Amino acid sequence: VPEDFGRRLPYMMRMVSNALSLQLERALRQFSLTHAQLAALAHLGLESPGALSGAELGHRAGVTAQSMSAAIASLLERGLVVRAPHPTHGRRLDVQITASGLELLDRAQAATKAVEVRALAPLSPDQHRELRAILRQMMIAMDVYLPDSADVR
Amino acid sequence: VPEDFGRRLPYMMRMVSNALSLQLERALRQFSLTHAQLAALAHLGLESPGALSGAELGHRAGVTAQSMSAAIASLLERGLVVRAPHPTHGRRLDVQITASGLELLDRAQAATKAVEVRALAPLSPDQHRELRAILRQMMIAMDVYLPDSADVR
DNA sequence: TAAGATTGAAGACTCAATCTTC
DNA sequence: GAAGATTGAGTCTTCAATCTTA
Repeated sequence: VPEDFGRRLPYMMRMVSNALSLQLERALRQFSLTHAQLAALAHLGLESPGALSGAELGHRAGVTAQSMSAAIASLLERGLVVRAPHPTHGRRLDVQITASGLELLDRAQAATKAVEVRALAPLSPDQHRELRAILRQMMIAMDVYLPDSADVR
Repeated sequence: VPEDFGRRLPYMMRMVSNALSLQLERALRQFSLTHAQLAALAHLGLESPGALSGAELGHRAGVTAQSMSAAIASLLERGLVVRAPHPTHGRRLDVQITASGLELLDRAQAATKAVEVRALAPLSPDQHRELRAILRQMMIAMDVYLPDSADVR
């Protein structure tokens, strides 16, 4: 008899994350934003008026540089970000969020916040904290981007 | 200043789940299995020698019935499952795992188990339990399939 | 009417490969 | 050689719509 699949953590994590992602995606649809695009805008918003490279944005959004390249192309077309050659590095392109990008980011964050609040409602404040701590540990172990984790990039 | 995106739970959950899914996907590639296909085999394995409908398999795998329909077609071609009309319902098709399906399932589970163990290594036994309890609560709240949750289907 | 299975269209993602710059 | 940006191919997925059966 095979092991009980439905109780394994990767399966449970996937089911929850998928369901949540789907809800967020539907909320984001009114703004024509994908997850990767929202993540890019959000990280650029925190950096504003600074800039980030496409590779770094991909890393922070958890997608490949190729995916992020396509995402940025769409943001550029809509004037939500602008791009300029890096002052010293030749091939590198600095991406920066615009005023209208910041404005859209604000509205999109509000829409996703509503989904988040609803999804986390069944958890106690202690569970919130515990879940955050666990995910944080896993992010570090998996070498995934984490804000202020002594990021020296 | 926009809220800190990188510390919001949906983002953290997505980053971890994505990274984990990608690792699992790579481990599954040697068996030519997708997540949905493995989930289908696993749930059918637990039900064996019983059968499940495509719709039910989709629900349990967390994908749409359309996605599961394509996944099943591939499993059928490879002889990992068989299908027969439901005894009483006319349109319904019962899917059942074969001996070679069970054999492949066993090997695939072993491969994914290694990934799982590595990913969860940084967590303490208490954290394992806590994470499982939290995900379980969220699955119930999000109306996602959960084994032995008084499932009357 | 409702539920299950399926087909077609569109989108986002990874992988592989290429080009450019240091 | 290494890093960043990009293009092309292939795959999995959702959404929308259709067909069938109770």
